[in-house]
Amino acid sequence: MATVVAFCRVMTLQMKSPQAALDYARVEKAIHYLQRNFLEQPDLETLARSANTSAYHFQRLFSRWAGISPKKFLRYLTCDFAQQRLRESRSVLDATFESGLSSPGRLHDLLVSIHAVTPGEYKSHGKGIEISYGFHPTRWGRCLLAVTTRGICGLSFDDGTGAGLQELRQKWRGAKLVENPSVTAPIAEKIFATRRHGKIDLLLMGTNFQLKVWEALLKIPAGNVVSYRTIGEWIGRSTASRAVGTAIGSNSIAYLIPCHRVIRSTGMLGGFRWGTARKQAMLGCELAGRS
DNA sequence: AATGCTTTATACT
DNA sequence: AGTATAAAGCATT
Repeated sequence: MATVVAFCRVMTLQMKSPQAALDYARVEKAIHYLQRNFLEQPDLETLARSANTSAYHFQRLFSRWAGISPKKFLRYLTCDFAQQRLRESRSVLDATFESGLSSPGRLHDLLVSIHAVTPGEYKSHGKGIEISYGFHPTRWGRCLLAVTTRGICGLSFDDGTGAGLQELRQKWRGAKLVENPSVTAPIAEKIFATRRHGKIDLLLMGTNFQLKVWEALLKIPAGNVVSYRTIGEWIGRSTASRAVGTAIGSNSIAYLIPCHRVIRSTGMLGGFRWGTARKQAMLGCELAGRS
């Protein structure tokens, strides 16, 4: 019991710590290297070199960031393991949510509730809406957070390239955007720094189909994965898996709308708007968290 | 008409 | 059996 408490405290500190954010860039490097060379099953030494550190330091760095060793972490990302988890998740989630998804009462249980822009706002790309945005460090790298009085309307990771802001401007080209980190900082803190973040509102702009898909994503608890096809089944479009893929790809609220929990039915992880390495990183951590 | 964070079906090692 | 290639399928731009 005491160890559990201690562990939770460590986790909280770890997520809050700016160190985790700094660590990510190097962890990502190693993951990239792994994607290119997984055939050779690189050992710790090789992996460490790819992140420009010694084996000893890399082990420490990685464990500090992920909470488990690199070796263990990688086990969660194999095809076999992912396929197995895919099956497990489906058997649990189908039973729990399949009927609930069509019932309107279902949303109340969620921490995250979604609101859609009005048809007029959709047409005008957000005319009359004021958006505050800011950049903040997280354990997945720097994020761009965009909020309105009606909820969060954007959350992305752009590794400092500026692509995120460009996309935000494009998507909400009718809205008024103001950089205001003092508004977004406490919200970013709330999202990433604590385990349970209470109620969070999202303001979404998308087609009916996209809205349905994004809503379905909210039903996947952390530590679970489902296939693109399964999402299609949930929204009554079992054969539209590819369209589901593109819809998920246009989700502009990373992490909170957990599009990283959708993978290919083969157990391959599939694509990710913010980089496949980041998808692996998020999944690895979540899958490690409950098993 | 082309394009994608897919999935199956089929044809080959 | 496992892997490469084709074809099917579907919302969006």
